Amino acid sequence: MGAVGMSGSGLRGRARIEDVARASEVSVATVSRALRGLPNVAESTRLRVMAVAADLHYQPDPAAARLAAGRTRTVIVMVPHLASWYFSTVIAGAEAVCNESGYEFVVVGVGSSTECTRLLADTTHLERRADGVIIVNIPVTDEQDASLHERRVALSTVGVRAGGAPSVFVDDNAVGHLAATTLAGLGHRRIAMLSGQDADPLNFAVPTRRAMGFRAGLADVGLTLRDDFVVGGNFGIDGGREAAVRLLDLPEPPTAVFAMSDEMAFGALMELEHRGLRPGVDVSVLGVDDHDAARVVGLSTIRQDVGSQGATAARSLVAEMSEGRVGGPTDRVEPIMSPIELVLRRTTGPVC
Amino acid sequence: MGAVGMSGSGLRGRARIEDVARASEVSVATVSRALRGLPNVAESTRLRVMAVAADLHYQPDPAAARLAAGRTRTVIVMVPHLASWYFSTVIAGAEAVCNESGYEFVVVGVGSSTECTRLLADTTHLERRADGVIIVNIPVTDEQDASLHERRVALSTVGVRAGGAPSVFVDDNAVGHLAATTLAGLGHRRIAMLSGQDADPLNFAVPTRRAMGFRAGLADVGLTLRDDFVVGGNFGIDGGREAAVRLLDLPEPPTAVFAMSDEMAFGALMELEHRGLRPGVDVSVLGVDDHDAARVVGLSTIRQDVGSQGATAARSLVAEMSEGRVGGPTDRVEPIMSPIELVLRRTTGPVC
DNA sequence: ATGAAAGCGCTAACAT
DNA sequence: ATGTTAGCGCTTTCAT
Repeated sequence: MGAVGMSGSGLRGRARIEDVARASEVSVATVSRALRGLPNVAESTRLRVMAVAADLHYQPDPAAARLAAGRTRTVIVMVPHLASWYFSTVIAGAEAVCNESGYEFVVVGVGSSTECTRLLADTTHLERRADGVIIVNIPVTDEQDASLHERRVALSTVGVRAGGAPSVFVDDNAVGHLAATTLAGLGHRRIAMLSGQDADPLNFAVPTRRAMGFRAGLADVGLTLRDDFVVGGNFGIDGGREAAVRLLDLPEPPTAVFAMSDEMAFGALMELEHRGLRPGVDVSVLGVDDHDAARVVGLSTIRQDVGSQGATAARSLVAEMSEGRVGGPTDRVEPIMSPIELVLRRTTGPVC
Repeated sequence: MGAVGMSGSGLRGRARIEDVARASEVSVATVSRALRGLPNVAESTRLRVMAVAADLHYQPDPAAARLAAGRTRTVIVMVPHLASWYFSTVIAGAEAVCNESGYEFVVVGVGSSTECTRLLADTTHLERRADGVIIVNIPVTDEQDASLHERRVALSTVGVRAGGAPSVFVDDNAVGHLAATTLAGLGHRRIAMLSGQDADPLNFAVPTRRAMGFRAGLADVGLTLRDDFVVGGNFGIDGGREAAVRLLDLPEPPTAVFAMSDEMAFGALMELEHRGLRPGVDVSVLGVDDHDAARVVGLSTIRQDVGSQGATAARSLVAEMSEGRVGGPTDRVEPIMSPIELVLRRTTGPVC
């Protein structure tokens, strides 16, 4: 293999496409085509080129390829709270698909959904940085969707819908409804809700829909949600615990609590423990997610498959990008509904 | 502001450096210098250029900048199990620092540490892809370190040491020692160890060091670790539970268990619960990490600040990269020891 | 302090 | 099926 002037392993200065071309006695264009699997390359040529490339440890320079092709083969995922179970699980699912499909996977953590909105406001940031963006649980306006579209960067969302972009989410209304009927079915009448509605005004869609479903579910069995049984907080453990404090301090506290996330439910469980109340007997607690730790504490929950939501979103995005129909006509893609499943463990029980 | 031929917001086709140059009546070189804060630019010029750039929504094309400058302003972090608490927390810490320092943060999930080793074996992959790499809890050989160095990509590790590269980790030996003395101090004599030593032959350093410290700690109080009190498994919940099963099936089971991660401890807790055994009274359990959920179940643990380890690793890497001393003389950087702290909650108690 | 011009390494027309 | 060539948009000597 005529590795011209470059000795096997200890080479200083990487091989460029031109080196491969010279060594395989074809033009750089042919090398480029051969290596990328494009048509119009004789199979014998392709084989030879590939062999030489491997021999030379040739790796195309991504920056050069991007500049020339105008595409980055990069997807950006934007999330707040990178360290939380929910987001890291989404990311894990998406990352696997992206890397497998040959896309660089860059994550940018936005401090708040407000910051995210600001980032999305001026899509010039994204224009030449990524071929696609995955937005997790942050509302995207139609203008932002359109702006992204115009700049030819694909969009895929999880947890929320955005314009005509592909999206995957659970039926939050059904989640709330299921929670209500489950708890009521256990005989509970004083049922409260730990809403994930916190100070961040932008993270409102999911809690709102779950609350609607919850109210509707209660109504279906002739119950109404008392105002003092609705307490908000952030989606985390502390938010859940603080909310639980307020609930349990009520003169007539609830006998069952629906927490909008397992982490909030964990917080509630801590407060029960703190007060010597037994989950599932004194107070029932039902969460949402099926967090890794849910089974540890025996938390009853409404499971959603967060990892596969991330994977699905990534797959939609890859499809969008590779079909080259990003700047094209806006054909709305059908949103994908991810299933939910009731998992009863021991934090729920009949009213005593 | 003479925004030549481009109207404020709805512009089709982004502004290039040349547009900025024309509009601010200087050369592209000056624009480049001005925008990057380089010296030898009159302050008045810089201001004018910056104003024009903002007006035009100019964003330099990263691919072009990379190609021209030969640096990517990108760091890659390699981790297995992206979704686990430990890794996602490290990543969160590192991401914040990287983005703040203007580095693209790309994560590649390697299926196993074996796969990671393979990736690191041929560093040509990385050469023009990233200015630096963060490796989390995966051993890096000196050759790999050298090879990276030669290809001018900086390295920073967390959880393990690698050659002369910056690294941050906890004193695993001390962790094991502290676990042993803590449990023994509670009066326990039959103390077992749930090791994170699983099938993956590469993830051996951490468990091994913790085990050494543990043995030493036991020895300090005149105890020895029985062979049947050492059980392995993966670092997760299931690994912990399976290991606990084996332990509790022993004719003379331990009264205290040191789990090498909180997740393993969770698994052990599940098994105790399953058998009607009370943590902290029938069997004491001590973990490592201070996982978010640890306080929920009252798990006693040896806390480490994983998030700041990620941040620290990233900061070291940024320093390494920006001081331009990547391909230079190999001056070994002092490793940074991250502190640990004993957190006693209710899964540990005196022997009964 | 500023400008002119030569690349960086690749892709994509457009030949042939 | 393969080759030629003109960029992609920036950074960076080297002049001035």
